[in-house]
Amino acid sequence: MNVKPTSSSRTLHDVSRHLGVSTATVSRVLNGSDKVRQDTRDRVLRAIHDLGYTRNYAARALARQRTDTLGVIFPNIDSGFFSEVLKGIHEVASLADFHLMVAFSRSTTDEPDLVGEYLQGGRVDGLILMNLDMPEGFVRDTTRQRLPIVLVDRPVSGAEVATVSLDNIAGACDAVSHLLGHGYRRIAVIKGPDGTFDSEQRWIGCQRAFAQAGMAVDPELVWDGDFHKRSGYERVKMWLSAGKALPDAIFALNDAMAIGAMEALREFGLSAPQDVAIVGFDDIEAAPLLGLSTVRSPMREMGREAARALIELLRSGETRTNRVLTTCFVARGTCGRHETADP
Amino acid sequence: MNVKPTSSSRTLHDVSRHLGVSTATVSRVLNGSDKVRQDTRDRVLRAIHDLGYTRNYAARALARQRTDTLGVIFPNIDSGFFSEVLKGIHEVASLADFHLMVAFSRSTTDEPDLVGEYLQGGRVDGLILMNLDMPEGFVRDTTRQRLPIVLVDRPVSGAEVATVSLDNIAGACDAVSHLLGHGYRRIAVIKGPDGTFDSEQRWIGCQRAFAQAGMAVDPELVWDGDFHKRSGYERVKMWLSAGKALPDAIFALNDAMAIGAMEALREFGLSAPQDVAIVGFDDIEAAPLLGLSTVRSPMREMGREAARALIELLRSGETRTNRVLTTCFVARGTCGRHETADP
DNA sequence: AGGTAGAATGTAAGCGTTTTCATCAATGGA
DNA sequence: TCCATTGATGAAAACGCTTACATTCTACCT
Repeated sequence: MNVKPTSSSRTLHDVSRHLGVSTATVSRVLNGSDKVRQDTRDRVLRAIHDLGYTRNYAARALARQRTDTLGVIFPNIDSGFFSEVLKGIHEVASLADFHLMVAFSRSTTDEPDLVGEYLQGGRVDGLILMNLDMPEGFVRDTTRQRLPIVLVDRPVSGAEVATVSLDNIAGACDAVSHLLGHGYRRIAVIKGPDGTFDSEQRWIGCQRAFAQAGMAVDPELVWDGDFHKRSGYERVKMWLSAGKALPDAIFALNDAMAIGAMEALREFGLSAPQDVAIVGFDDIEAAPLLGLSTVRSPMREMGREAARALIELLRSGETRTNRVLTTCFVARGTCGRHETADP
Repeated sequence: MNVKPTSSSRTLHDVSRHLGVSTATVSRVLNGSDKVRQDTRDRVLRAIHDLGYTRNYAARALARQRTDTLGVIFPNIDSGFFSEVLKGIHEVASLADFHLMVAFSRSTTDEPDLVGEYLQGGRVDGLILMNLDMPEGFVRDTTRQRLPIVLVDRPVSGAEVATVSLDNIAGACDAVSHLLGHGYRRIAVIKGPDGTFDSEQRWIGCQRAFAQAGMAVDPELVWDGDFHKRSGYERVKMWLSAGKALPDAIFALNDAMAIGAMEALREFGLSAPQDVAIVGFDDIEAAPLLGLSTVRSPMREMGREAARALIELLRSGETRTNRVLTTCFVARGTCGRHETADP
C-alpha cells in the first residue's frame, strides 16, 4: 500500500501555463471577487476542473497570513459536556467557512504553551478555550496582547476578553429552590474541585437559595467532590457505609457526580426519588436516559455563541461579547415529582 | 478590543540577523537533528527565547510539504460514540506530535468533497473517516489513489484501505447466545435503520445465533428502530398498548434503544429482567448506570488503533492494518443473571 | 608547515499562493 | 485622429520556512 505523494497535485502554475494566462488571473478567479472577463473566467474554471486542481492551503495561509481555522482547546475532563459544545462551534464555523483544529490540554500549565503554539504559530486565526483553569497572569497577558481568544464557561471580571458563560449561580439557586419547594429540608450538596470556577459559582447559588429560604447550611451535608462520577459514588457510599441517615435530597454540582451517587444508592438497594431525591447539573446525554432531574446547560448554544464571537472578533477586530447564557431546570424523575411531606 | 495582527511575530530571519548567523543554522537548531556546534546552538536557543520567536506552521508546511496534522471526519449522528473515539485518536496522535483537525460530514454526499478539500488541499497529511456511509465508487477511488486514509467502523471487503472496525457480528451473536443460554426463547430484536452497516452486521449476528440454536426467527419479533432512544421506547410501548404478551427478552441493537425500551417498560409498571430481559449494544456511558447488560465496543481503543494505523501509513508509506476489534459481553442486571425456566 | 578530512555554517533556490503595481487593450469623447 | 479613462491581465515580489549544495573552519596527520 503506497501513498501517493501530495506533491503530485496540480498547482496554480500548472493551470495558468495550461491556459497561457498568468497565475494572478487564475488566483483571481479562484477568489471570486476581482474583475475577470466572463469568458476567461469560464476557461479558467474549465481548466481547473479538467486538471483536477485543488488549492494548497499551506501556501494560501502563508500568503494571506491567515488560515480560516479556529482552534478549540478542550479541558482534560471528559464530561461529555464539551463535545456537545464542539458541535455548536462547528455548526457556526462551517457556515462561515472556517475549519476547526482541536486539542486537549493535558495539564493546567499546558495552556499558555498551547495558545502560543496555535496562535502565534499561525496554525489558527483564533482560539476558543474551554473552561480552562488558567492562571491569573495568563488571562492578563492574553488581554494585554489582545489575542483573538474567546473563553467559554469562564468569565473573567474586569478583563477585556470575549467570554461566553453560564449563569451557574442562578442555575444552582433554581435547583435548590426547587428541592426546597418539594419540601425537602436536609439537602446535601456534592461540590466540585476547590478553586474551580463552575463549582464555586454553583456553590454560591446554593447558598443563596438556602439564605432566601432562611435556612442555615449544614456543614455536615456539604460534601467534596471533583466533578468525576467516582467522587459522587464514593461520597454516598461512605455515608451509607457509616450507617448515617440519608438526607432528603442530594444536589450534585454536575451530572457525572449525580450519576455516581445514584449508582451508590443502587448498590445499597435504594433509589431516587423514593429514598432520596437527586438533582444534577448540566443535562449531559445520559441524564434523560436515567431520568435524572438536572439543570440544563445550553451547551450547543454556548458553542454557537463562542464561534460567533470569535468570528466577529476576527472580522471586525473587536467584539463586545460577554454573554451569560441562562440555564433551565429540567424536572425528570429523580427529584420527586410531587410534594413530599417532611419525614 | 483590537486584535494584534499575527504578522507582528518574529521570523526565523529576525533571529538569524540578531545573531549574525544564517537562517539555515537557526532552522537546524529548531529541527534538532543536524549538526550544530554546541555553543552556537545555545546562542540560538537563547535568542529564540529572548525574541519570543515561534515557528510559523504555514511556512513550514509549505516547505516540507506536510502538516503533521491528521484529519478526523465525523458522521453527523451524535451517539457520543465518536467523541470517545476522538479521545483515543488524540491520545496517540499527540504522543507522535500530530495535530488534529475535525470536521463533521453533513450529508452522505459530502465525503468525497471533504476528502479532497482536506487531503489534496494540504490541510492534513491523512484522514480518519468515521463510519461514513460512503458510496462504493468513492471507496474504489480512494483505494486506487492510495490516499492515506483509515476507515473506522466500516470495513470494506476487497478494498486495499486501512480499516479499524468492530466485530459486530460476533458481538450480536454472543448477546443472543447469552440470552438463549439463559433459557429465553422468544427473543425480540430492535434493529437500527435499514442500510446502516452496523445494524445490518448486528442483525446477521442475531440470525447466526438463532441458526446455531436451530431456531427460526419469528418475524413478528423483529422490530424496526433507528438507533435513537425514542424508537426503542415506541416499539415496546406500541407492543404493550396492543395488549400483546411480552417476549422473554429484547435485544436492542444499540444501547439508546435498549434504554428507551426500559423506559417504556417502567411506564407500564414493568421492569427488566423481572418481566423481560433486555440487552443493548455499545456500552455507552449510561449503560453501567442503568445496570444495562450490553455488548461493549472498545471505542477508545478503536481511536487509538486508527491513529496508529494512519501514522504508520504516513511514516512507512504502507500498513497492513485491517483490525477488527472484538467486543465483550457485559452482563449487568437486565439480562437476568440466572437460568430462567421457560414460562 | 602544509595538506586534508570532516564538521560547521552559509547561500540561495524552492514550496504555491496572494497581491501590488505596471502594462495593455478597448472604449468613448473632443 | 488622438488622448484620457476604464477594465482586464501580467510580472514579480512577498509570505517564512527547509534543504541541497557550496563554502569555510578546525583539527589532526605527516
